Amino acid sequence: MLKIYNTLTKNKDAFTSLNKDFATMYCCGPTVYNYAHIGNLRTYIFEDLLVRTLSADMPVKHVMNVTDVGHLTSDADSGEDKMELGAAREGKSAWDIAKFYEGKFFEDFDSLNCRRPTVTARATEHIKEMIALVKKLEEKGYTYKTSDGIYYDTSKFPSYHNLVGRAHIDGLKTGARVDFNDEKRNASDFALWKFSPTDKQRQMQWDSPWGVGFPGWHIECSAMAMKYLGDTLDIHCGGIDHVAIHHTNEIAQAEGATGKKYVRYWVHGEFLIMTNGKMSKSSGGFVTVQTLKEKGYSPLDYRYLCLGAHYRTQLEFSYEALTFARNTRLGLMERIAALKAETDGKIQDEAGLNAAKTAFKEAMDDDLNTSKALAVLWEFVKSRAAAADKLDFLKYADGFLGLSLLEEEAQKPLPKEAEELLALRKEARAKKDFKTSDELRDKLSALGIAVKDTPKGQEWRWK
RNA sequence: GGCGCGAUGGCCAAGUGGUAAGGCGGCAGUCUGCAAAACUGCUAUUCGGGAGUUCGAUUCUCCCUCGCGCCUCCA
Repeated sequence: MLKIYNTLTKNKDAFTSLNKDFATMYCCGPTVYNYAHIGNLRTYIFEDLLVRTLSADMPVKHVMNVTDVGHLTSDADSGEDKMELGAAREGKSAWDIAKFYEGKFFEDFDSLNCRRPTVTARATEHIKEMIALVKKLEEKGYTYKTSDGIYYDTSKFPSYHNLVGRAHIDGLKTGARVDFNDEKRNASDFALWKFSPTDKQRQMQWDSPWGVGFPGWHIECSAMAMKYLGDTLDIHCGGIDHVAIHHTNEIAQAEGATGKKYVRYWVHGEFLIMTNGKMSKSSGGFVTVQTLKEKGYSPLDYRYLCLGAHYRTQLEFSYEALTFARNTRLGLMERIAALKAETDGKIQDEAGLNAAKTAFKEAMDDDLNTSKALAVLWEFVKSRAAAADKLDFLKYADGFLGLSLLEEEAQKPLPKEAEELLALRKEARAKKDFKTSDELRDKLSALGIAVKDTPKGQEWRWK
């Protein structure tokens, strides 16, 4: 059974589900106003690992949101909205922007072998639920109105500091880097509903009991998570940056409204960092899956790279490290091809095989220790176990890792030129004309084709 | 200014109160006409620096240095 680090208890907790026969999990999804960068994607990879590991024990109802409502670039100003900004930038409507980047996001998501959530929930399709939740909070006296919106009074929610710590919340008052909206009663108060500016027409806005406007960012997750998963969820995931603000506010909203515990296990993934700091949309210079592909890497090379590190430690990205990941993954694929060629399909040592599977699962169950799991994998792959046993093990392991190890990679077709060179080389070797043979090998190498000679004859592959 | 996280070999990276998994890379050997692949062996007496606790610390405590994150949308 899974043990998972819970930000709420600051402990690796044994996982149990609230419902008898399935687990519930909500993951904060993308804001679709631009391409996702590989740092964003690291979080989805870690969440996918969690889904896969949990799924080995029980079905998982997995919900992810898509934030397609634009939110303000800052709490402090009444200003611009990222979605509308993106629209202006590209000369499209905010709705088109959201649709376009949502499609792009899922392309990346799929290419990294992340399993699609059971439910994908768009914020714009759940405005009604959000309004209902704000209304409930209003009835219970958690809200107040300012000139620009309806706010949550965090002083009315005594356990507001639970997730992040009281010292942090208290610290908000003393050392802020931004000016606070002086209509706010507490530094930590946040908007539940924002009024549309009077001087400007927004593309995305809705009617509400408080006037035309749009929902606050935090309300969408609480509303949608509870709609699909009930008042209390087992797991809620997200990036580490969400702990202090977004998730803290989600708890205040949900628990304020229902009076019940909102989330039993809070699970957060650490950042991918560049040598000069985190990768982020706003600070520019971000790397996308497309960038990786253009440089000749497979998205799965990146997935392997992420697997090498624990999800709760920062991972420093470099192309050097990505190249190592690629070499390792390709090396593993090559071994698998060789195993497939020699297997007779019969399992030789059931006990040994099961022991390896158990060791692998134990590593995954230990707070998703992928690095350790990979060590178990390599140990078994390099052991003297039979080919059929190894393949069976790899199939099992790949169910967790999601590297498509057992699938054949689509080979680029061999150009005619190379085909001819290979035929010539075969001829030369038959005549033991090694000088010509070696020259042809060099020529093929220049075309990106590696040739090796085996007892069965020459074999080639793309380098 | 407040809060928090981290520092392990050339690189990536696990881990534990009793003396360091795994991968990549490198070196040597076997194999090969030569290579490649595979296989075998080697590759951190040491875990940022200093002090303390302990029979014993890389693992616990304290201080320092450096890196990173959050406090503003952000994975």
